[in-house]
Amino acid sequence: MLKLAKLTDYATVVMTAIAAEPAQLHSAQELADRSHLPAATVSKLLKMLAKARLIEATRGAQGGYRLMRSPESITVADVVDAVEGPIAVTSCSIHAGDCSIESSCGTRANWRLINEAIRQALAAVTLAQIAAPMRRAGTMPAENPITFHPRKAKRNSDAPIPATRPAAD
Amino acid sequence: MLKLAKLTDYATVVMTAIAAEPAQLHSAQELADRSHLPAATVSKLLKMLAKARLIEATRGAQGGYRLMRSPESITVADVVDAVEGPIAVTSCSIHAGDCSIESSCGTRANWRLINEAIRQALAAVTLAQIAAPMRRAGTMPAENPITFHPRKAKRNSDAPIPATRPAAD
DNA sequence: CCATACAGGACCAAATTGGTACGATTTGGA
DNA sequence: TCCAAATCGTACCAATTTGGTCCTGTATGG
Repeated sequence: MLKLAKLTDYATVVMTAIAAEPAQLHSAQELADRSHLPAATVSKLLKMLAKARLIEATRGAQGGYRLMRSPESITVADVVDAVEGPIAVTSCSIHAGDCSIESSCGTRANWRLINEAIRQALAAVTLAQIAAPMRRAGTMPAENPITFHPRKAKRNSDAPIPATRPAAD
Repeated sequence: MLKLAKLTDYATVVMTAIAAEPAQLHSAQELADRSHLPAATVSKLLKMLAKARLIEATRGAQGGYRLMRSPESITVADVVDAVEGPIAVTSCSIHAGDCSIESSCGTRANWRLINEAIRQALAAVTLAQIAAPMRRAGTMPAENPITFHPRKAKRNSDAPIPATRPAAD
């Protein structure tokens, strides 16, 4: 558990496929073929990703999708946000007022911290790293830990991490 | 999204209630009252927590539950594991063979890393910290970041973080 | 021996999620 | 000009998951 939605996993796969050739347009059909996922589902994902402005769509014949930012600047956290909405491990970790005993509960701030730490782990991985041909855990620098400072979170994007592929076809 | 189950949130609340007085026994009914949650649900949770050996049960009249380890040594990650099972952001991040294109997919190892980072964030928070009366983010040392080393993960338990309370009653 | 309390399932209802379908709109090219 | 290729948006259905309840059994203290 504490799993992310299957669609999110799919989304990273699709995004990676686009990132492989950032310059050119990719139709939903093409991406579905390449990632071995149902076309309808891929199409739905692309719409979500476009709405989040991670990719941009060109309509009409010969149209398709293209990244709006460089693969280096798009992270897994971006994809998760686009598909699942803002990360929130607990209902109160973002929205206030969802909890009846809020006033007597000092825990809100701390869930927020856990939330931040998780977000950072996801934000430390870029599409470029995912797309890089089979970089492995052991291959990485291993010298840039994801550091989590309770007060002011410090971001450090240097962990090499890719996405899963769903059981497809 | 990327949310954990409501039951997990409940579980942390219940565990905190027990941790407040680790020495004595707490019946399911008492804990339900204290946490403002339905007794049946609390009972179910306690069974799960007991099966995971985070708490131990004493049967019969005057029976109840008690922590099996100190509040300092029980973390949020333990609770999550007990209620939701092992943390796995993607299906392939733990079990191999769930994915058809596994052999051609170099991303598995990297999801594992994200998974580890998240686990560490959860493991950095103990029941004792949650139970501590309203410790706030600003109050903490702020000098012991949760550090994530790709190769060999280094644990650092010094982040102060509590749990939410569900909208109950 | 009975009231209290946990053990362990079976079970159901509701919410969420994955996935599909369809009509509308835009665009390039024959 | 008209058609085909694409996306847009939304509504919808089916399946899984989740939250929650209940019931029967077992242990224990008074």
